[in-house]
Amino acid sequence: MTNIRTYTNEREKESEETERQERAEEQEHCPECGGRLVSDAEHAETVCADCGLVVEEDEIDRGPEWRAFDAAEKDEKSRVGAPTTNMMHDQGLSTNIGWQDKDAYGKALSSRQRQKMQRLRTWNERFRTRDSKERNLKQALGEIDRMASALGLPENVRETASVIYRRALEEDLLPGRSIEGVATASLYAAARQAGTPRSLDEISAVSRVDKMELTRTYRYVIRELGLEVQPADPESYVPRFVSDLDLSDETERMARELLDSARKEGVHSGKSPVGLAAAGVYAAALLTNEKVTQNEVSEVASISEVTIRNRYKELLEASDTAAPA
DNA sequence: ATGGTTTTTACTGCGTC
DNA sequence: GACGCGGTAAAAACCAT
Repeated sequence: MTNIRTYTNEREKESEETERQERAEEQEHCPECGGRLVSDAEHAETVCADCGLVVEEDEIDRGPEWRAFDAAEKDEKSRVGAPTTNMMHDQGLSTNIGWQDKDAYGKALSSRQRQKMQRLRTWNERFRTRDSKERNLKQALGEIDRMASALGLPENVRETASVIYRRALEEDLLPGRSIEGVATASLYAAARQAGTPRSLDEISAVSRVDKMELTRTYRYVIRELGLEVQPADPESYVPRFVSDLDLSDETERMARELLDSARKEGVHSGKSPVGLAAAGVYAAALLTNEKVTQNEVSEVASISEVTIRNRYKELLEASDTAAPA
C-alpha cells in the first residue's frame, strides 16, 4: 500500500474553508421536533440534539485523509481537490481555441488539421455554453440554499429543489423567467413534495420575487415538468405551529386527531390547508386548556383570525359527528 | 374576461380581568 | 378600559372555465 501525496492548490483550499464555515453557520432544525441538529463526524451522522433522531447518515467525510501531527502535515494531507458540491462551477478554467488556423509557430495548418480544429471548436463551444448554464445553476442553487436555511428546511428538500431546478433548466423553461423565480418555485414544490410544506407567504417572505410571480412560475414549472404535487396535508403544518407557540405534545396529538376526523367528514375540500391546520391547533389548545389566542395562532400561521374561527367551528362540528361523546 | 368560492378587512357587541 | 372572542357584510383574492 503506497501513500500518494496530493496537493490542493491555494484557491481550492480557500473556497473549501469558506464553504465549510458557511455550512457551520446554517441553523438546521430537526424535522420531527424542531430541535437543533448536531453533526457527528465520527459516525458520519447528523442527529437531532433534542430527540436523537438521525437525520442523515453515511455522510461523506470531507476531512483530511490521514491523521496529521502538525500544521504542515495537515496541509499536505488534505483531501484531493475540493469536495464535490452542487455549488461548484468552473472558476474560469474553460478552454478557448483560437479562430485562426495557425499553429504555435504561426504557420498555416493543413486542411486536415483545419478540419480537426473546427470540430474541436464546435465541441468546445458546446461545453462552454454548458458551463454558462452551470454558472447560472450555481447562482440558483445558492439562492435555494439561502432560502431553505432561512425557512429551516432540511437538506433533502434542498436536494429535491435543485433537482427540480436542473430539470427546469434542461427543458429550457428559463427564458422569459427570472432565475430567482424558478429557484423559488422549485423550492416551494420540493418542500411540498417532501411533506414539509411552507406556505406561499412564508416562501415569498424570504424570496426576492413577489407572490404573483412565484405562483405563476410555480404553476408553469409544475405543468411543464408534469410534476404531481398533491394539495398539502394540513397535518404537516401542525408540528411547526405547535412548537412556534410552545404548546404540548398532547395538543399536537389532539390537533392531528381533529384534522383527521375532519378529513373523514370531508371538510377539507377547497379550504386552505394552512387555515385548517391553524384552526386545528387552536381548537386543540382549547381542548387541552392551554392558553393561546386566536391572534397568536394567526400570527404564526399567517392566516386571518376570521378564517381560524370559521374553520375551528367546522372542525369541532366534524369531530362531534365523527366521534360523538 | 367571468362567476363562484374562499379569505381578508373592518366594524360591532359581549364578557372578563 | 384593554383584551379576547364571536359574528357580519363588503371587498379582495383565488381558481376554473
